[in-house]
Amino acid sequence: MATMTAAQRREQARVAYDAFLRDCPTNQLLARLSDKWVSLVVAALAAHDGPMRYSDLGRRIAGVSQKMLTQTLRALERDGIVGRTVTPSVPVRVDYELTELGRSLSGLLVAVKEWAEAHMDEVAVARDRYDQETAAV
Amino acid sequence: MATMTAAQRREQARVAYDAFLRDCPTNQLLARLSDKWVSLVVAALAAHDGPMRYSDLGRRIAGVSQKMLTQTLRALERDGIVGRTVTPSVPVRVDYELTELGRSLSGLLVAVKEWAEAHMDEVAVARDRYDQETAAV
DNA sequence: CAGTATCCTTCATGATACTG
DNA sequence: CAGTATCATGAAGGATACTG
Repeated sequence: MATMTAAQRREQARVAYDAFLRDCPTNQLLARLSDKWVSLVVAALAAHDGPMRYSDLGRRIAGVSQKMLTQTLRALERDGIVGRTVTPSVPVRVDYELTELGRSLSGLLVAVKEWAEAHMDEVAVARDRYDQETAAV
Repeated sequence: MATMTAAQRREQARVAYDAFLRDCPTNQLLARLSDKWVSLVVAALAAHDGPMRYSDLGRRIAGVSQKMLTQTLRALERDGIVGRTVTPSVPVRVDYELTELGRSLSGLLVAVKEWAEAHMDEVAVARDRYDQETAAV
């Protein structure tokens, strides 16, 4: 190893990183779940009894763009977490709802969201103290 | 305000801290928590009894760069979720551990991480089916 | 209504090098 | 050991316009 060139070390690092990704699909899944829009979409669907329409979700989740909403819903549909039902009326009607798999997840994500809501004050206090101490130095 | 009932005050607090609302501080906090590195750092600290050193964390979390590890730890320290202890020896020793607040959160994030580990197979199957159906069209 | 397509900007991340 | 500093780049995300 001591005779490795920098290029060889870089190559080995790259391969090791790729291997890590390949052998650990769980990390990719965790990265998907660790997404603000995913949390909000799943929480919105969990909070609402029955299916929600595309525009309902857009209205409920203030600040989400059409692009991100569609993108997030597609990813969640692909992962089997939400179901999508198209009613070919005029105009078209599309409903989204959590699947069985999605419901097994939603409680966990909702808990994180509610933790954020419940502990916002404590975090704000901690930030103020940190900023004070940091500025003092 | 003096005529507000406790229920009304709670309701107002709930609305004010609704994570679904844009520009709500809770929304920003949720975005912070919805971070792959945050999940992994908190999970690593939660899994390990007692404090962990910077290099321990770097080794445990494969694929994290120094920059992201430091950045994540600083943010978590600022938010009062992890504590940082410097021992001015030579060489310097720095230990990180979850605070009380951090422990109240860690269980939730660990649950999400374990959900990802437990349901990876189902998600993989769902993806295959989705890709099949999509390609068929 | 429920998207798609495109452009464009900023921001997050990684690689690299340096330090008390 | 535990960082900090700097740079480069790709990708995330928003704005806008269009469509079946």
